[in-house]
Amino acid sequence: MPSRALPYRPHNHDDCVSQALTDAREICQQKNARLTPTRERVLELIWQSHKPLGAYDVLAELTSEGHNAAPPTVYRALDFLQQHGLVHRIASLNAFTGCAHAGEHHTGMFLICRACGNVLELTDTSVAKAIHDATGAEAFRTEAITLEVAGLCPGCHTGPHHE
Amino acid sequence: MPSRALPYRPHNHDDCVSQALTDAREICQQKNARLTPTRERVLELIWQSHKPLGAYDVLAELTSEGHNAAPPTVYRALDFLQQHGLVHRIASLNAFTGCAHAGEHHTGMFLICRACGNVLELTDTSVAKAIHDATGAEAFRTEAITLEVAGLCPGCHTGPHHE
DNA sequence: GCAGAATTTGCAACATTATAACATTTGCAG
DNA sequence: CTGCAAATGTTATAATGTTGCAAATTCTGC
Repeated sequence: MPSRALPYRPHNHDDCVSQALTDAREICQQKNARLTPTRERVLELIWQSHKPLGAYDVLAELTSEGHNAAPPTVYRALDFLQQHGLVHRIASLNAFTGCAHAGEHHTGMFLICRACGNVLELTDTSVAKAIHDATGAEAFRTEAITLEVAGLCPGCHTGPHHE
Repeated sequence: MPSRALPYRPHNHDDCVSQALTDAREICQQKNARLTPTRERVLELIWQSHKPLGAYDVLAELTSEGHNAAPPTVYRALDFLQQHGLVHRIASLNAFTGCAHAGEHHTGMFLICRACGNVLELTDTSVAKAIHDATGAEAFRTEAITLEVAGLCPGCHTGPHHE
């Protein structure tokens, strides 16, 4: 498993970001999608933080870099990145996070630490199966699943809180 | 199962609303919580719609009834109702819906139809177990679960619009 | 290469959702 | 009745997200 899927553990984050960008370029090329400079920069900014970034956080960063950006700039880039499975929106936070399993078909499950703000994306087939069984029993046709768990990550409920 | 948990099936909605209000009064009395007129009216408005209502939808209704209401009026009532398990917030819709299992300890799972807008709240122990197993395996201490499934309800994927 | 089509971006205005801060009123215990 | 805590009223503002249109860029067929 790539180290970038494990924010609770130490890792070289620069490598993890550049790997995510490399993957994204490849995915977009395969799909004939245009990963333009703005889109790529937004993806990079989101990856540089393990904590989900709000659209206006991204906007502020772009602006401070001299990019002539307005809200639609950011929301359009985020829409593109979401459509291509490169970022996820965390509904309970109104924020965005890099997809740890870009290119794979998966149901993301997000563990959100209320103390440190870090988010871990998991894929769990038995959770996915249980959900599909439950929705299927209601004859509901599932299209998208939002599954976000708030709580305390291992680093924050043992010992002193970090960051 | 009480009929008010089954919006897809026909039922007497007035009865279902008044039952919800009766339950709410009892729950609040037991907890020594004050279900004031405004709070009760907000709860009733939310129950009268099977589709989740936005805070400003509630506000508009209160205003049209001559209630001198502002956004905090509604948000405070909604906070109270949420804290006492009488309504749920649907994060993916920024809207609120009556809790179909008020008073019971449960993990709500919401099936949201993108065609008709109705929402069905389910409780499924195997889903809950799978989620707790998955978070436990990461040593994550779960406090709250947001589980919202978007798709098509039985009434909307059979009949007229076949795909 | 080039013209036209399609996509992407810039930009201004606006819409929606939610909160802050502080004054006032109400309910209730002593 | 009095004083405190809870609830509400009121104004303003913050945070998040969208619409619409024009300009620029990129792609495509020729």
